[in-house]
Amino acid sequence: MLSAFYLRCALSYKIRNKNLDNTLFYLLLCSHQGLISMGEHLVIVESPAKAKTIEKFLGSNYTVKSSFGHIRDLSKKNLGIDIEKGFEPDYLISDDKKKVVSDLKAAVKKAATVWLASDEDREGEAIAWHLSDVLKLDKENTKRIVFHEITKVAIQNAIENPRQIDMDLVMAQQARRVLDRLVGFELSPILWRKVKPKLSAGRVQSVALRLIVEREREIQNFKAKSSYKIDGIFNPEGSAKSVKVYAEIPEKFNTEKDALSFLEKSKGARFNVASIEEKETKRTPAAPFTTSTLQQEASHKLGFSLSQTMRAAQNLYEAGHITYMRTDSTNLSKLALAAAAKTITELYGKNYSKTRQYATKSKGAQEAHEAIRPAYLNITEIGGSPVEKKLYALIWKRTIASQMADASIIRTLVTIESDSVKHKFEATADKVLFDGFLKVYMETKEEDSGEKEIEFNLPELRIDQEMNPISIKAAEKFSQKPPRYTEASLVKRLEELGIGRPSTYAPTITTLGQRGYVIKESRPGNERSYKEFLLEKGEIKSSVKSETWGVEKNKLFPEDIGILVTDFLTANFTSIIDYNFTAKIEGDFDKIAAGELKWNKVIADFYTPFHETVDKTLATSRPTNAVRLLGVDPKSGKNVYVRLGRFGPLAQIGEADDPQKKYMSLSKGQLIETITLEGALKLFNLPRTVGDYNGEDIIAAIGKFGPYIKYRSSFISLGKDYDPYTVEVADCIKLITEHAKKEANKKIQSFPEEGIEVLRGRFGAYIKKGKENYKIPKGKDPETIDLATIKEIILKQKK
DNA sequence: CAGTGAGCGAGCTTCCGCTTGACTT
Repeated sequence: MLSAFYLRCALSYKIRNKNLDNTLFYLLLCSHQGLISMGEHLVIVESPAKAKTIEKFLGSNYTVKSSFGHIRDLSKKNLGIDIEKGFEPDYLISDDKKKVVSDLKAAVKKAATVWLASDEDREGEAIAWHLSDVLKLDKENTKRIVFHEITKVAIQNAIENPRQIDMDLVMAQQARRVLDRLVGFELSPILWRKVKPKLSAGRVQSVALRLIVEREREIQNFKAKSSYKIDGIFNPEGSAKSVKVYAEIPEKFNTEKDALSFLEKSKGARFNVASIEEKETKRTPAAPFTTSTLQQEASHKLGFSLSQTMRAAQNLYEAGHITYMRTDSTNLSKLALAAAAKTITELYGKNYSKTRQYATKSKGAQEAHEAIRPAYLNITEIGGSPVEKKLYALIWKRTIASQMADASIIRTLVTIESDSVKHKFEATADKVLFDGFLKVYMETKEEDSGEKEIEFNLPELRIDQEMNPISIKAAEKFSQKPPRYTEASLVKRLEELGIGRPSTYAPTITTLGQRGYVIKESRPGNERSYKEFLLEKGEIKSSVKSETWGVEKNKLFPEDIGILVTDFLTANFTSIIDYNFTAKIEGDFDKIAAGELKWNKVIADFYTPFHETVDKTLATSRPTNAVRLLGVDPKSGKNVYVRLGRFGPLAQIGEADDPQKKYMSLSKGQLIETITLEGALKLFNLPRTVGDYNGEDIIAAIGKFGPYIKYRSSFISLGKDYDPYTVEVADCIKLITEHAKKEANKKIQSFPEEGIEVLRGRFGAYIKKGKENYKIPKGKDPETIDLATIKEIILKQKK
């Protein structure tokens, strides 16, 4: 009866569908004939969203479950590794995975065959092995399958080509896991003892930190060089007066003297067109998104943080709008390529379509997934939050553009010269012959590259045509300091070094922040003056102008503790935080995967010298740079130090055993390494009595939340417009009256004898008694609510 | 909301990579 049902199902499948269900038909026939025992098929994948999709492709006798990533990890007690027994790992099922495992166990009981369909990479292979170990699967009824894309054809291919678990690959993962544990759990405790508790170090995070610290030092040591840039505006002879040609001299002039002498010689000089050159250039679209390029572009184009991008991408993935968001592959499935060609042809015409595959260039890529792309390329926009909509649009454009034709651009280069001067002016104009992919998407260039994307028009010009100079300007320019890392540019650098994985880029940078190693913030720039010389109507006028430079927006700045930890690790564990450490050890992991090396031999070769250094460091070293003597305080004659205290960096006047010694916290942005004596002494000018108002003192200081003034019992933030060191009484009084007005506005009702107030807050009206806040239930009017009701509400909400 | 910087010395902190919710305000 039952077998007849199976056969009927199989036949109807065969009729309805040609491809995948051949397999199902075969499988069902097998079960009908008793070749495999009667029962369900269980497929285990890593992600529940993936499970849901796959289930749709498979018949009803397939159950698809998810392992939610790894189900086991090394025990957290001690090392979780028995070093004596050849680094034997002690694996444990973590508490949050116990339910997953028991669910899977129950599903296994009901299944005749288990298909382990975790990702086709080192971690995926290990997940498959842990599953088979924990679920006690037997070889006969267990099959390892992989697919790179979630399509019927790919799944069909996978099912037709099952294999066994690749134990060499599993051992390569085990080596990776054990190495990271050894490094992390031996280095971190050294930091607890030598620097501060709860700090951390690891193969990935410590290198990421080092990049930020070294960049900061490059910036601090950078000396801006000044040079002169010369631009000219010309009017072609015979054209209307309004026609202007903007040209520049590509070479820089190193000194003011050189620039001025050029302008002098240009006085009354005759300029003419020396050459006109046209060159056709092609531009090719960028590859489809990987995790790292998505993070970079979402940051450049949309201003999203890493976590914002990843959260939105996760939502899009779970809603079925995009493919998997943690990938290092730029590969697109055949299905996607065809869909892209169709969509592009429909939207823009056939000549805009060009099917391409991109080779993944990043170091250490494992390519278990497709590139990040829309699940359905014909869907140009989706519903959802504004962030999700924007991110989807970005992914759609990037994917579509990657399958579009090259853009063809004609660049015209005109040189303008004079017998009187040596240097030639150049004017350029870009004309787009065929926009191709540019119709949809242009990749954002590295920051501050200065390349202008404006299309300049040049008037018709001919060789030897005279060009009358309207004005020639020499402006002082300064060389640019190296840029501080943004989250996105740090990810880019880590990926280039082959350090970290798509799933860890964002969390690693979060960790650096949590440890107090780095801070992401914006800082205002500084003013600087520059000289400008303008030759106009035969006269050179000089002027001094002012510009803002060094504005930093959402950049990663190292903190003192991060600098200290980096210096400590570089001094004692050079090889671990070497930029090439990961790349080198990955080579060994590859050999383990290829069966050429034994995993615990690789670990032993690393561990023996490493552990020796750990012991030596524990016994001898002191953290470097812990205290800096800045000089002598002229007022007291005592020494001024800066150092790390219990709560952060501080300045100290007087020796440690001086009972009169004084402390002040360093301000935001000040580093122990770079603070000056003046900067440190200035800190002690606060708190400062600005003056009095109605007979009471106004005090200015810097607190937990920045600069503020205190008047009576109110604290008023000074914000960006006032400096606590220099703010004057008049400004303070203005702030105090504004503050009082705001406070009065907030008050709806007041019962002073009870200490109760009804206030207007950010989220609407609320009740305040002492320091506690209470919600006003719906339906009660805050304007008229009476004391008895309020007391009731307070009593109720206290519980 | 608006500091702190001493000393008992218990018991804890920490890694990287896979994956999602479960929490509070």
